[in-house]
Amino acid sequence: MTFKQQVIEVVRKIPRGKVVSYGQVAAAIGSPRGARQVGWALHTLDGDHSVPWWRVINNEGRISIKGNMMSTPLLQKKFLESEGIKVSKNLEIDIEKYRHHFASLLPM
DNA sequence: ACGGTGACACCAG
DNA sequence: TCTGGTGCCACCG
Repeated sequence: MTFKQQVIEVVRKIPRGKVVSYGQVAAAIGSPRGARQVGWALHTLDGDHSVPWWRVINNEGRISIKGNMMSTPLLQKKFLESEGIKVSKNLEIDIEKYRHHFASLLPM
């Protein structure tokens, strides 16, 4: 089980219309300090729509994806809006309003 | 093994 | 707010 595969598993669980931060994904796979690696894992998906990568944003509630402002970041904005998530002109999102909380790994 | 590279997160000023 | 610096760690050559 590679790090990337674990990231994919977690991201697949994000429900439609919800978002999570890179750090949340990292914590969910047991690597609370691995936010940057999550970003790396998603960039390697290279447009794979079988994984809802667009539901992952940074903890500030902003689209953190790199690239030409005319292309990829706006694509993510488009996907999010298609799920009813409001995204401002400057790629900002009210993350606390849409944040999904993964179920705890441990039983209570 | 080693050093450079990042879709991050957090803190100081 | 916004910028810059730091810690972080999987991957690649």
